[in-house]
Formats: sequence, C-alpha cells, structure tokens
Amino acid sequence: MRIYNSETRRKEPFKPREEGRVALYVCGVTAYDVSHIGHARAAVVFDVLVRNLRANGYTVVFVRNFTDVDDKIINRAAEENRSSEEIAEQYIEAFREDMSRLDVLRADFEPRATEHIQDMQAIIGKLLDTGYAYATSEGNVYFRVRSFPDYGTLSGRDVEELKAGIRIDPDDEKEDPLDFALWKRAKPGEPSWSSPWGEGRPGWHIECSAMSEKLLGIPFDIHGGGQDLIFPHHENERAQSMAASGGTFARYWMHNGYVQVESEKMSKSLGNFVTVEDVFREHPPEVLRFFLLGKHYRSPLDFTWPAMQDTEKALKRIYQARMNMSLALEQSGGKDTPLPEEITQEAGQLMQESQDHLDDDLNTAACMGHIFSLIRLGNRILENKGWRRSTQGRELLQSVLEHIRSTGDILGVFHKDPATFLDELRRFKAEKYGVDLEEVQRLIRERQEARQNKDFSRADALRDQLAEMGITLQDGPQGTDWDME
RNA sequence: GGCGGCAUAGCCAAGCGGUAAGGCAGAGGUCUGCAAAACCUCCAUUCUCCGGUUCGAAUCCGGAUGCCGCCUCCA
Repeated sequence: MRIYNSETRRKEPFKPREEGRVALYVCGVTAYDVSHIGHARAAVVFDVLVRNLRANGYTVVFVRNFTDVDDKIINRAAEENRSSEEIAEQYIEAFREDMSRLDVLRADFEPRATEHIQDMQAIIGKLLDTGYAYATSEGNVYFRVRSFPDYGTLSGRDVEELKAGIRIDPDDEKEDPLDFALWKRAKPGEPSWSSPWGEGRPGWHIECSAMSEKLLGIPFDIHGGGQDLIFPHHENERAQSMAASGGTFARYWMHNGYVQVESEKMSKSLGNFVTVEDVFREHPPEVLRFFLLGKHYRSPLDFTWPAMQDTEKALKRIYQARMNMSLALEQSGGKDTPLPEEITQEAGQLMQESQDHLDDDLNTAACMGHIFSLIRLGNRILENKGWRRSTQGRELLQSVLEHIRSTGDILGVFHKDPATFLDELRRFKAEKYGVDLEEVQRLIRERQEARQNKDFSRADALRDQLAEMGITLQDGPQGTDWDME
C-alpha cells in the first residue's frame, strides 16, 4: 500500500513498524453536539483505511478516542444545567448510533480522555523534569514551544511567523504567546482532578498524546484526523510526545479534507451545518457513505442535495446490476459458447486495478469507477444469450460479482443483499412521502385485473393515480413492481 | 500579511510525462398493450488563461485570473 504522509507531503510506501501489524490512532470527536457530515467523512475515510488494511492481511489495532472534558462540553453543560458527564455520555452515544448506521466499524479501543488523566500527568511530569514545560504560580502548566526546535514541521509553519500572527493577551502568564496549555487550573464548578500542580484538568492536545502512547506504544504507525487538526492540535501533540519520549511519535500522518456546503466550510457562524441526521431523513445512510467516498479523501468535498440524489441513483444501479447478475446465474448454463479473450482480459484488469486504486492512498473514487466498468462488462455478458449460458461466461460473471461484493465489503457500500436493499429503499421513500403501502398494493392489484381484462384505459387511470402519489410502476413477467422517484 | 490547496463536458469526478476512467443528466435503440424499470450504444481533438521545458504535458516549471482553507475552537 501507498499512503500520502502529511508530514513529508509525499505519497510513501507503507511499511508498518512491525511486520503484518498496524497501530492506528484517529482523533475522534469532542462529545458536545450531534455529528455533522464532516465528522461522518472522517469516520468513514478511516473506516475504509482499516478495512483495506485488514483486506491486505494486516492485523490492525485501531484506537479512536472521545474527548469528554473540554470547554465546549462544560459550556453546554452550564447552558443546560446538566453535568459535563451527562453531556458527554449523551453525545458519545449519539455518535455511536450515527456511525453504526453509516456502517462504520467500532474501533478496537475507544478511550475517553477522563479515563487517562494519570497517563497525561505522567507525560506532563516528564516534560517538566526535562524543561520542555513549566508550571506557573497560578497552577497552569505550559509547553515551552521554543524548547522544541522541530516545532512547526508537521504543519509547515515557521515559529517566527507564527509569533507575528499571535495576539498577545496582557493577562497571560505564559513565557511566550506560542506556548500552549498542558494542564489548566480548575475554575469553580468545572470538572477537575488533583495533580502535583494543583486542581485542574488536562489541555486538549495532551489527551491524544497520552491515549495513543498508552494503548499503542510509540512510535505507532498511522495518526489520522481531519485536516483542521493539523494545526495546532497535531503539531502540539507531536511536539509533546516527541519531547517526552525523545523519539518519533507517529510514523505516518493522514488527514482527510473538509466537507463543504455550497463551497464553503461548515461553521457555526455561517449556520450551514448539515448533520448526519439531516441526511438520514432524506436518504438511507448508505447513500451518504457512498457519497463521502465519491471523491478522494484528501480533497474538499462539496455537499449538495442534488448530488445526494445522483448518488442514490448510482448506488441503486450497482445493486440492480448485482441482482440481475445473480438472477442470471441461478438459471442453467452448460453451453460452450466461447467468450472473447478481450472480455476476460478486460475483466481481470478491471478487478486488479480497482484493488490497486484502493491500495494507492485510498483512491476510492477511481476504484468505484472501475466497479461501474465491471458492471457494464457484466451486463454485456448478460445481454448475449450465448455468453450468459456458457460455462466461461458464467464463471466470469461469478467472479465479477464476487469482486464487486468484496470491494463493497472494503468500502462499506453496495455489499448488502440486493433485493433487501432495493426493498428497503422503496420502503424508506414510502415512509418519507407518507405513502400507504397497503393502498399501493390494492391499487396495483386492481390495475392488474384491469389489464388482464384488457381494460387499458382503466389500467392507465390507476397508473396515473399512483403516479400522483409519486409511484411509478414496472410491469414485469412476475407481476408489477413499483418504485418511487 | 504568512502558509497551503484547488481549477477537467450541463452537474459530480478519476487522472501523478505517453495521447481524456466513471456517475448523474441528455440523445438513439432493445423490451412493453402503452409506459416505466432494466440493459446496449452515443455524448470533452480537449483539461481556467498566457508563456516555457520535452519527441511528447491535463499532468513538470514560470506568470496571470478565479475559488477555498489554515494561521482562534473545529472532522
């Protein structure tokens, strides 16, 4: 596999620290609000990474944390007159529910910051001993950025330039405005823990340093997160951990791009947040997942509702094709019509390349392009009666079908039972538009009778009536099927 | 102001020096009582613009324009 390493700004061959085993840490969410589609993208991207590593035969130890002590949680708790613990618990559950619907696998470890206060204090202590950090009389502990010469390497920033851009807070007791908090003195009413430096709580960055080292050991293989975490979060994490350990922290850094809405970043001030739940009200979760994988993970992805509509159609097409191929395979074969060599070759190439694309820095979009090409190839076999019934044709169809499904297992899309998916999609829409399924079935039966009696004007009138409900009919050999929009 | 990213058909999108994947929409066709669905075929001599390097550039270099992001909490 090849992976783009944010630190070197290059695609590099991936070699884990230990043959066959991968230690992966991804920054999770701060549990103070429901998930938006940006959270979903990060989760889905790294979920595909994990699945693909496992498909490549690696044993993966995957850690994704929850930040459960933080200003935003504290503020929210104050607003709602509840405890921080309650707020964190509520949104951790909400996150898990959303991710489960998106088919995002649980991490092997999902630590919470508050479970690792001791580990954080141990690192802070070490940094104080070695002069990389200092405690103030107030009871705050800061990291001394100037003491770590490599600071800025990850985010490509120069310390001098950073300093120029920083506004100096006159009340600040930091030695240098660039220094960041490792430990924050407790304020009344806030969650706090006792420490050698007084009552307080950890800074945000130290959480990930402590949890990753504790659960994976350092250096671990891959550290992931959203692009917005590169600075300052990951830069600071890296500085702390490297200063404390004297060695490498993460061997590869991977960052996913933003999800934008109407070409702009989602933000509280613009009020353009789209939550995962918002999307789930309009489309089945798998449609969102498919959409998120439609563009390379490092590029910005623009969310629009029409794009979701297109995505749903594309996804439906894959399931439809899988179903058509399966049905053909259920019929008898045994003919010996030869399949042109080019077809077999093309299929082999497409299957190989679709996996190669995944292995090449997770190029899901290119991979899916090849899946569609395989579908067209499969359909061409289906179209040709001789090929469809020949041993060669059926064997190829079988392997194409299997390849599509196993690729779907890695991507976490189009891998369910096709009939079930298609049926669920219809039910989803029926519910969304408030259509009564009984009523639909009744009208379809009535029309069926009219058609049998060759009363086509009656049949067409019934079809129009159903069309007004948003329902289109499909007459087939086994009866009439229906669909929405 | 400093740093970084992006610009490919009506829309979305892959492409990483060898002659433009794929999806949606659109057109034609097969099928059908008529439809719909499904399927097949077609759909960018050209990659924002201007220069340069090269036998060869969407891909590399320089410049211009436009959009986005980071530098403060953020996936």
